Amino acid sequence: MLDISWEVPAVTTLKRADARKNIESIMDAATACLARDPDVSVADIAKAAGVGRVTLYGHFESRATLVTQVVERAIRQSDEALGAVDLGGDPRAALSRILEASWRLTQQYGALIVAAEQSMPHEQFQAVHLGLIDRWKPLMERGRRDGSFRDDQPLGWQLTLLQSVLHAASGAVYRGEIEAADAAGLIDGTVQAALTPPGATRG
Amino acid sequence: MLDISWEVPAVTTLKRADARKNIESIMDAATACLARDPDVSVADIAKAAGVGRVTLYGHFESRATLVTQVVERAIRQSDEALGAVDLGGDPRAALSRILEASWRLTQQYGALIVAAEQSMPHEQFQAVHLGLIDRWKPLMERGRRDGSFRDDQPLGWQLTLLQSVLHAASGAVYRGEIEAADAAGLIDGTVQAALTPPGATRG
DNA sequence: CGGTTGTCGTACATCGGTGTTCGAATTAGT
DNA sequence: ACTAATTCGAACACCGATGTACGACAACCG
Repeated sequence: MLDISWEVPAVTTLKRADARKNIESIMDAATACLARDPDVSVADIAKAAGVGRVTLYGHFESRATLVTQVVERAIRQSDEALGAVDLGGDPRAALSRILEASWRLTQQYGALIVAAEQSMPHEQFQAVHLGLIDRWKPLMERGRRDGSFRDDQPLGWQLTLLQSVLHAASGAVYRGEIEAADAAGLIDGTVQAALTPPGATRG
Repeated sequence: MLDISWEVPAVTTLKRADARKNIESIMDAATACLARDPDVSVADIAKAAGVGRVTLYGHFESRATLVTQVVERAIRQSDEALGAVDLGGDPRAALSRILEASWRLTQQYGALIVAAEQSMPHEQFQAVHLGLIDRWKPLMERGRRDGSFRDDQPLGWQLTLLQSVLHAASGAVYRGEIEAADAAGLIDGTVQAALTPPGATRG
């Protein structure tokens, strides 16, 4: 009979309180830093978290795993936020609602998606990215069917365009070209116009 | 009386034939490489040009100067191409024309602008960039005045949006989401819609 | 044909970023 | 108050990219 002589390492990954607090700080700082510059160094992230670089490596195996975990948390929260949006009723009104929610997420996470693209395995990134886009699809398809949105362009192009407008607004705010308070209105006005079917009149 | 004993170095920077050819190759290769990946290494550029890395450094002081020269040439050619576009007549038709010219440039130069942003002094980049944008301004202002384009959004936002749509199309083609042949039509259809004044009907 | 001009490969110094090791000091938890 | 966990800085090895130095070789041009 085999004698299992080693202790099964406690399944509960309960670290000490300060360790957990530091992990939290690191994740938050990494999110903020990567949202601004997807190539930010580990040293800068550690500094922003108010923690030593070595401590950071004590909690995260490598830069890649840190980025991956940060991205996964952001994706989770984004998916949750988008899932909470009411997509029923008038498609144009629903579009406004999901645009506003997406704008908040874009402001929060900014260039994080670029970091994700570079640090995560291509497949995995594609998967989570497509998962987020799927939050838009039902609304877009319904609006195209009932004539609220134009359907003379590929759906994929329209989805790409949506992201592009959000990203453009983020950059414009960052560069000070527009006020953050005005951004939501500009985004909505622009996207609604771009999706209006040819021949229709837009209020 | 001073005796100028040294030869005035020939003002004509006439290098040898093969040297000039190599410089050309390097500039072309650098343009193509940087258009795809703004962070491409000097070694890769040299390889793409069919030339040794050392040879490259013989002609360009540093990576930065190479990028700067490539960017300056691209800017010159872009400015020329945009300047040749007829901006008269119906603003919407003129918009279609300048959009098509800009799309060709975007395809050609792609991410070169990102490399420029990283490698050039901020002021200089801003200057050339604004110079290019100014090619659009007169048309946009005229169209806003005569009611062809909506003027309920800041002009700066609309210009940002234009670039954003071009960039999005470039990415979509690169990722295979849309056919290059269809891109021009999608861009025009999208931008025209986005610029249509509220309450107006678009053909 | 011969000297000048370029080219090329290799090797080297340097720089910045990543990831590791160590030991000393500190702090949480009991 | 005692132990174990955690932090921290400094130092190190490593990697990839930039930029330089040298010397052999090839090609242009007169």
